[in-house]
Amino acid sequence: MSSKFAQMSTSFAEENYLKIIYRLSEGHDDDISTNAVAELTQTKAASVTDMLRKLAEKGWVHYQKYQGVRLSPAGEKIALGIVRKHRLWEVFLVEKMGFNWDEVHEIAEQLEHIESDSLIEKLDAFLEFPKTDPHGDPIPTKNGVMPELGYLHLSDIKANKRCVLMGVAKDSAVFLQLLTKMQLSLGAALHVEEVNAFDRSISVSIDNAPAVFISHEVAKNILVKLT
Amino acid sequence: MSSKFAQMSTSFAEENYLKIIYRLSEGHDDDISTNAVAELTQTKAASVTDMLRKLAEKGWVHYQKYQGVRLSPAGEKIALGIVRKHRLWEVFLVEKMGFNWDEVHEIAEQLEHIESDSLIEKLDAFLEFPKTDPHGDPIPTKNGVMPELGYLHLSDIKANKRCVLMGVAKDSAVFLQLLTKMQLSLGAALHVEEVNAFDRSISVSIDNAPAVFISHEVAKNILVKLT
DNA sequence: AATATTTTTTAGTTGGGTCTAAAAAAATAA
DNA sequence: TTATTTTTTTAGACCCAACTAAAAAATATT
Repeated sequence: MSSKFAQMSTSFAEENYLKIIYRLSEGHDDDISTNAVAELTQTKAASVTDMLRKLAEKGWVHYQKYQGVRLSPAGEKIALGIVRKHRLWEVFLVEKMGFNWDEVHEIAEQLEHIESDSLIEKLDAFLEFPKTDPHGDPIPTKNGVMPELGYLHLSDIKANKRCVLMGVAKDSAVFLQLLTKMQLSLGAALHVEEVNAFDRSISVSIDNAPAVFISHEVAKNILVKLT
Repeated sequence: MSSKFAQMSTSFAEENYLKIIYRLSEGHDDDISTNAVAELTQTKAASVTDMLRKLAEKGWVHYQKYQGVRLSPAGEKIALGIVRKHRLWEVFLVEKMGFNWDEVHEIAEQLEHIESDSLIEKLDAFLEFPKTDPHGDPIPTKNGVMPELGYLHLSDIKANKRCVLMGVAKDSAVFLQLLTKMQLSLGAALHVEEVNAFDRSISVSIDNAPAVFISHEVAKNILVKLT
């Protein structure tokens, strides 16, 4: 019954797990714990164990019990496809529909599961092949390659350096709304005037305005490029 | 636990049933049979019985066993919301993404379940408040009113009358592709030159070209307005 | 090294939405 | 009006994806 060319299809739930395992794997190559996955999927660890076994059977993850999980090449390809769709839809929502950057995540979580290759390629063209989403995150190519942008965390910038805000490392609505309130948006020119040893907060001038304080917690989640 | 203001949410499957019951109810007020629903939902009659009981419990349909089903006002409101989303997304797919009218149905079947009121209102504005979808079907208003367009079936037009093609009563891809092949698209000027008694086919001149034959089966599914 | 704690897995349920097979009701034909 | 056929419903089962409670493994502590 099963053919070499069988086109295995992915359920909504499976796609979510693969996407979350991908997110948790970015930037290192340790295996991911069951609990970590449970937290992001908003499910219980027991449910995760079940699903990991199923994903492993389908060849999308490597999973040994008690040892954690990581994506197989096939699983990573699926995950990158979901992330590509998610980010392209976010661009659409902001650029064409007029949403703010803090409003698009939930809607894109739904749109990322729409299944149509031709739609996503046409959408890409319609948006003029954006390289990044509204939060500065790179959009994987249709061949499943995630561009590496190599940005730095604002929290790692030394005093007296200048940089440009290129992205955020977190897209919760409250965080983004705070940035907006502080005049921190993509492309903003930042000048780190001082790093305060006491609480690791920094004094930053935004677009040449008088410097304001930015907490370490916020700075950690802001991505910049030195200028 | 349950509040007067509880916002009951609809599953994918429930939305499909409500939409299909709506489709089957258009134009008359007889109750719909279990089998009719089963055919369109691509499920078995037994599954339909189950679901109708559930929909009735939630107050979205009136259902007495063995007596058929019809939408309640609440159910009709939900159904019209789905149809509205389906048709707006179809306009988007054709007008903005460059799909042909025979390619959009399946994708819109997925997009119609995306849940975001603000998205659909923004989409409506982005598309400049279209009145009809790419097949000429009216788009329900956001208040849940289905505009009545009052078109005639081409099969009912008398010889020697002129009319304009305003819509189609069927959106299967093969049917739409045939129309395209015959140069029959929305807005085409039609002149019914003859009605052939033998097979009820008609001879029609399209945009002043020499007349061609159109079968009764095709003519039945073409909607026109006399000029 | 032995014990306590945390993490993960197993076992057994549940709910949603489907199915098949068989029974019951309604519609049709004799 | 009775018998036959068709339609619909019931009963019992399955799969998916979640859950809780309890057991087992891994990790941390004394």
